[in-house]
Amino acid sequence: MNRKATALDVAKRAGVSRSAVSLVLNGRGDGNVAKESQDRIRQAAEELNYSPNAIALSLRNQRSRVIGILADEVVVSPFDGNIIGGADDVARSRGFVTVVMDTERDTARDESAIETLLDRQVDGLMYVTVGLKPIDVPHGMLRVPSVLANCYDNHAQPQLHHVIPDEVTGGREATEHLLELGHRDIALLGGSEDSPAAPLRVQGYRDAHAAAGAPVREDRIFMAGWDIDAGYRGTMKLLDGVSPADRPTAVMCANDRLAVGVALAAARLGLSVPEDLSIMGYDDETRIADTMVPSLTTMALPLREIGRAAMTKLLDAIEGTDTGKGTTAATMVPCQLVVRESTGPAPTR
Amino acid sequence: MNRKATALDVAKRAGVSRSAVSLVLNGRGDGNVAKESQDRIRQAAEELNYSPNAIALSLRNQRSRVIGILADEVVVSPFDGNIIGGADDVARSRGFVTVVMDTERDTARDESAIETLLDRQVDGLMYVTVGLKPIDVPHGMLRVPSVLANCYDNHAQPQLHHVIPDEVTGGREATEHLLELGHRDIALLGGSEDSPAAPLRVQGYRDAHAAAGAPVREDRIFMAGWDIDAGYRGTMKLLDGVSPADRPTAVMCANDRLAVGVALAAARLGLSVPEDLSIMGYDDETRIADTMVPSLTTMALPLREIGRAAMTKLLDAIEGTDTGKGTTAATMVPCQLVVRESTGPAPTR
DNA sequence: TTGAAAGCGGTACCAG
DNA sequence: CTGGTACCGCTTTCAA
Repeated sequence: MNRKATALDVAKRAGVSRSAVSLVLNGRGDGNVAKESQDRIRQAAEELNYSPNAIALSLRNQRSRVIGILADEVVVSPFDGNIIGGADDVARSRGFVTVVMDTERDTARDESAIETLLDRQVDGLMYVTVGLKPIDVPHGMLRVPSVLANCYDNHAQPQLHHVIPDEVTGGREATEHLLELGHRDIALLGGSEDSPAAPLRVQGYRDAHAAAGAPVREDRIFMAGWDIDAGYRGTMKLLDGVSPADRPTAVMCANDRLAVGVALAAARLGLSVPEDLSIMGYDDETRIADTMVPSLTTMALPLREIGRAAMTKLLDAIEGTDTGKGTTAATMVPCQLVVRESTGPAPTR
Repeated sequence: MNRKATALDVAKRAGVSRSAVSLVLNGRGDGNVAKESQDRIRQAAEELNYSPNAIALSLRNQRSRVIGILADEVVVSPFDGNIIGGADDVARSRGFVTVVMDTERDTARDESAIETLLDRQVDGLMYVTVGLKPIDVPHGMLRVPSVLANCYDNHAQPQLHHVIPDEVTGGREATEHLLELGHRDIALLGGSEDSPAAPLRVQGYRDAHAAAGAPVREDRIFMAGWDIDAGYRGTMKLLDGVSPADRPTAVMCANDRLAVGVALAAARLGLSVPEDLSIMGYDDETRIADTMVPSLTTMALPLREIGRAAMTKLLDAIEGTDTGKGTTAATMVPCQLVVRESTGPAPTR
C-alpha cells in the first residue's frame, strides 16, 4: 500500500528537474533535453514504475479524458451492456476511459448522478437505456458534450444527437424473411405499447406485407407483452383447438423471450418447429436465441454498433473532429437478420 | 457549456475569502466565521449552484471517495450486474461513488485497468466476476484496500477478503425441497466442471441425500453444460423412450436456462410439469425463472447481498472501521429457495 | 474573525 | 538546454 512514485521522485533519481521529466515523458524531449538526461529519465521512470497521477493531470488540463455513462438499467440487463461495451471499445482506442453509473431505473437519480460525474470533470456524457425509449434529458447533460444511445430526447426541440436502431426496417426485414419462405399467414406478438419499439416493428411488419401485396389480418396482431409467459399464452390463444387450416404458419415475436414462450406452447400442442410452425425472434439475446432448441432465427439488435457510433460521435465533438454542425441529429443503425433453425418453408396445405 | 462556479466565485459574491467559504460549507463555520458572513456565503453558494470540484478535492485530500470496480463480464451478463447494484447501494449510502470497468473476459486487461483506476486515486478496489471462480489477483490490487466478490484468490496464501455464495448449502436445500415433496429419484443436470460452483452444488445434492438416508444414483448425475440446449438434450437422454417406472420424477438443474431446456423437452415428450416431472432451477434469473410456464422453483443466488457485503467490508477497511484483523478471510452468503410452480409432490406409482 | 499562503502532482512558460 | 515558477481548485494552518 505504499504510495506511487511522482514526477519529483523520478526527477531526483535521474538528477534533473521535474520539468525535464515532464517534457521527456511526453515526447517533447528532443530539442529540449539532452539525450543523455533523456535516457536517465526514462530509466528512472521505468525503475520507479512511474505513471502520472491522472487526478493532477485532470486538474491541470481541465480535462479528464473520462466519459461518464449514465445507464438506466445495465445492471440487471443482458442488453444495454453491449452498448456500453461498444462505447468502451471506441473510448479506449482513443485514449479515454469510461465510468458507468447506473440508476437502476430510478430517473429521479439522473440529475444527481450527472452532477457527480460533472464534479469529476468528465469531458463528455452518454445516456444509455435498455430499450428504445424517449427520455427527459437531464439538465446537466447540456453543460458538456453529450449523446444519447438507444434513447431520444422527448422534447420538441432535441438538443442532443441520438443513436438508435432502425426498428421499422428491422421489423420489415424479419417479415420479409418469413414471406420469402412462403408464409402468408404470419401472426405477430408485438410486445406492448409502452415501448416505442413495438409500434415501429409492427409498422415494418405492415410495410413488408404491403410491398409483397400480402394482406394483413388485424386479428393476427397481438400486443401481448415481452416475457415468456406472454408468448406462451398468446400462442395458446392463437393455436389451441384451432384446425390446421386456420392456423398461422409462422409467428413473429417482438423479442426472443416471447419466442421461447411460443416454442414451449408449440411443444405442448405437439407442433414441430419449423415444420408445422416457424418462429421468428427479435434481439438475438445471448444464451437464449443461440441455444434454444431449435435455435432461433431472429433480428439482432445492433447494440454494440450503437455504442460505437454514439461514442464516436461524442468524441468527435469533444476533440473538435466533428466535421459539420449541420449533420443530422440522429443516427439510425440497421438491425441484422440471423437465420437459424426456427424458421423454414411454409407448410403446404 | 459554461464553466462551473468555484469557491473563489462564491467568495467574491459573498465578499469574503476562499477559506471562509471552505470552512462554512464544510460545517466548521461556527466559532470561525461571523454568523452574518455564513449566511451570505451559503446564499451565494446556492445562487451559483456551487458544488466543490471533486478533482481538486481528491488531489488535495489524497483520497477520492471513489471505489473502482473491475468486472470480468457485467456488460453482457444479467448476473453480476446485481452484485454491482448491491455494492453501489452501499457505496452511495456512505458517500462513495463507484466506477466500473469491464474487461469483457479478457484477463490480460486486468492489470492495465487496475493501473488506470489507481492513477485516478481510487480509495479501494473490488473485483467482480459473473460466475463463482478462482482468479489471479491483479498485482495492483494489493496497493489499496481491495475485496473480491463472487470470486476468490487462486493462491495458497490468499491476501484479500472474498465474498461468495454458499453453494453447497444451496445445492443441499434445493435437493431437500425435492426430497420433502417425496421425490426419491432426482436427476441432476450439473453444469460443467469448468465452474467451481458445479461440484459444490453436486456436493449439496449428495449431502441432502445422505442426510435423508436416500441413496444417490450416480447414473442420474450429468455434467451437461449450462445452456438451454444442454438441458434439452440431457432430458431427452434421460426420459425419451424410458418407461414411466424408470423415469426420475424430478430434475434438478444447475441453472435456470438448463431448466428451460428441461421444460421444453418435457413438453415435447408430453409430460406435464410438475404433475409428471418436477423441475428445479438455480440462480433465479430475472425474466426467466419468474416468467416461465410453469414458473420455476429455483435457488436464488444472493447476488445483491454479495455486493453489499463485499462493499461494506471494503469501506470498513478504508475508513478504519474494521474491527478485527483476525476476522475470517471469507464471507459466505446463503442462497434462498424460491418456490414457484415447477415443483410438486412426486407422482405416486 | 479574517485573509494570506502552502501544498497536493502535474504541465508549460520563461528567464537564465 | 535547464531549472524555477505560476497555476489548476481546494483545504488547512498560521499570522494579523
